[in-house]
Amino acid sequence: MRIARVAVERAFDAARDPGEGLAYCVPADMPGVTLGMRATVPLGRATAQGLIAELGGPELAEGIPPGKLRSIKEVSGPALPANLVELARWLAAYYVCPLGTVAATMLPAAVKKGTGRRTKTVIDRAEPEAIAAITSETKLTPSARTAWDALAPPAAMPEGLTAKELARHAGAKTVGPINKLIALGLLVERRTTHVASRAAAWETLEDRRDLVEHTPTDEQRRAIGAVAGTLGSFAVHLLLGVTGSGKTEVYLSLIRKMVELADDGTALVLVPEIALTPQTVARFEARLADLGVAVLHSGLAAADRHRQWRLAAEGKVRVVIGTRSAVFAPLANLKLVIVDEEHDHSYKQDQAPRYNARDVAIKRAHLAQCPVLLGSATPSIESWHNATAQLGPGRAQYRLHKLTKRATGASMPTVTIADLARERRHMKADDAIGPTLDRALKETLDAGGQALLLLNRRGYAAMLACSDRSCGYIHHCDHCDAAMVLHRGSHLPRGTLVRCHHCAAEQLKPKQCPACSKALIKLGVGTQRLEDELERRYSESHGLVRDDTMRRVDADAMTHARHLHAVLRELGEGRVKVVLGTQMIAKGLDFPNVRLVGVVSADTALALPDFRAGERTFQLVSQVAGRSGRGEFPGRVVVQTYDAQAEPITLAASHDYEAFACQELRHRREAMLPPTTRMARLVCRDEKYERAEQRAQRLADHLRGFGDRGIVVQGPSPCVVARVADFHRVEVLVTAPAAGPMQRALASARVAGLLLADTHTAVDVDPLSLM
DNA sequence: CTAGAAAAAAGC
DNA sequence: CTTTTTTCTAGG
Repeated sequence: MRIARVAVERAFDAARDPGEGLAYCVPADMPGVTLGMRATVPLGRATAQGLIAELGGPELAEGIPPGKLRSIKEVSGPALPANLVELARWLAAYYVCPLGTVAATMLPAAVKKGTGRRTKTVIDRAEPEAIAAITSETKLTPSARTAWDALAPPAAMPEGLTAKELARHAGAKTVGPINKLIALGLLVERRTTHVASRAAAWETLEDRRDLVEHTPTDEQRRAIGAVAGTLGSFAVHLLLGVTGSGKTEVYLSLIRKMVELADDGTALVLVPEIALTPQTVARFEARLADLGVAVLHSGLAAADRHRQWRLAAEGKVRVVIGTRSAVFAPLANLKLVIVDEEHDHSYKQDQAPRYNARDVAIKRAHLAQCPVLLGSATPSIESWHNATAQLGPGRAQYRLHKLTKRATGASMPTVTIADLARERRHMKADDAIGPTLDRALKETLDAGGQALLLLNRRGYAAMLACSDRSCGYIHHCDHCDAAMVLHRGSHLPRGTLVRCHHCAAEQLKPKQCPACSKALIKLGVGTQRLEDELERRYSESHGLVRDDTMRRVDADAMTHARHLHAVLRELGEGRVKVVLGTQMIAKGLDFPNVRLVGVVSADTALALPDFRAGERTFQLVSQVAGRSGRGEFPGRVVVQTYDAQAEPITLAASHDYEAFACQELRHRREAMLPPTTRMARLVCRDEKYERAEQRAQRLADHLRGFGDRGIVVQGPSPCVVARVADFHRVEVLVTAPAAGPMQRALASARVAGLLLADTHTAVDVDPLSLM
């Protein structure tokens, strides 16, 4: 008797063995059941879909009363490669998440539903014996005879054509002759399925600048050689390359080298938020077209995503490039994994399983025994630590490679720090652009250059407050413990409204203070307000007009990938002179005429109550600064801040990643924070505060009771945003000296039924955000 | 997570 | 005594 363990797509752990699938019989008459297939199984009174996570004999059903054991109803392919199934089990254990939830995440919804799948009837020639039996003694109508003469010779009939297409191929005007030949048995019909889809938006983006192979610089050659030397075994490489140093060129060369060494090998490339870096994708597509490239990202229509996934699953492409979830691309024979911008927070999923695709990529490379290359101009402190510190036994020491010069020979941009504490005196009360940035912007525009302005805050103003200090009222969301953000509505209701960035609630802007009826004032500048200021100050002198020569790029204005592509195209063509936006504009853009980058406020990220605030600020300033001066003109950067002495800002200004990383790592070590320790964040949620608190307390007690091996438990305490969408949130922070003890502690809480990773408890292992 | 059963609370 | 709401429990 064969037994299968099925990870049903329901968010629950089996009481007996959490993290494993449920046991089912494989019916003796069911053919071709393999690991990694999808199965339909009975579950209670209903049925459920799931992943076959384990196949074996009766030992897999040990301890289950034979009466309870039920049978698989149906299976369907294509099967996931075996090491992806193993990867799923690793995720379930490491991120403390039901295996079924992991299985559900691995497969795109479009693949599960079969979106875009069409059936059509194609025509084949009948078997030779069947034909031989018929032709000699059958009379054909003249038109059918003509058609058959065209189709009968060997190799005269292409495969996979419909009756209509075949008729055209045979020179017939209608499908009549073909149907006649089918009726006679010379041709036979066959039903097939295929996945239809249209071309994705980015495919129309023309960018042929990089079609030519570049001769690698010495630094690039060294990095390529070092990584190529480890092809065929597991190794982690960290590529520290300044912005514009040609990391992509290293990736492309390595994929070529891999293909030379393994003629069936495949490569996986992860990029952050692909819709935002169409330039990178276009480049991979153009340069690796002969290998076949599939692209997987959130901007794809469902049918497109299905088609791209199938291309990978059926071995029709050798390269997959995609965002976070592409780390689960069904590639067999994986020989190389690349994670571009490895520090990027978009690799972390904010729902269960709360995985970090960069870390999953490393594990996947480990299972496939192939090298993985992490690239960044500003590596995460975690990766820097793994590359430079003395690590304990059993931990992979990353190999570090550096690209210190820009590939084009361009120099790094000059960065000026504008101290707002001083500049404020020369600014109007509501203005965000100080004299230094003002001067630089005017000079840049006068000289015909383009500028990017970064302001990491959406909306018009961050909050509404009562004008009377003694009143102190701040307009909060009814359902969350957070201030509502003022937005200027471009859609209904027209006019100004306030919006909660935590629960998406909206209401009209209150006319006056509800507490004391005095006027309300706007606090904090968002991108919409900055847009107003730019138009007010520069439309007459420099022709800045919104939605024309000036474009705003943030989540509100760019609801679809095509909006961003339009802006990028206009920026490339030179129509757009200034782009202002949130961190969306900080990544990957490469436009040679961008000569100025202004960071309107470097303090928004710095002020967050999060131990990574400094790291994030350094990364943001460095990344956005790197957009400047990529062409023949030298780049300038102006960083406005109230904290001009802050190291994240001064070191980003001097382009000194290593100095920043070293001092940051020292702080982290002294404070016992990651990466020198491991952290997990557990959040209990409930409509009733007491219940959330009670659950969190039980969890904390259990973990403290477990606490040998230096496990430190903080809390329970209310979250920074203590209530979201009417749910109270109470958190417990767990710190452990290493991943092993952390895993054991969390596993014990899981077995005790305290960590169900459901609506009430969220488990975040290696959290990136503590909010 | 989901469905159903049991228990508790609210309605008449 | 009924209906509605909440809580508990199993699911292989």
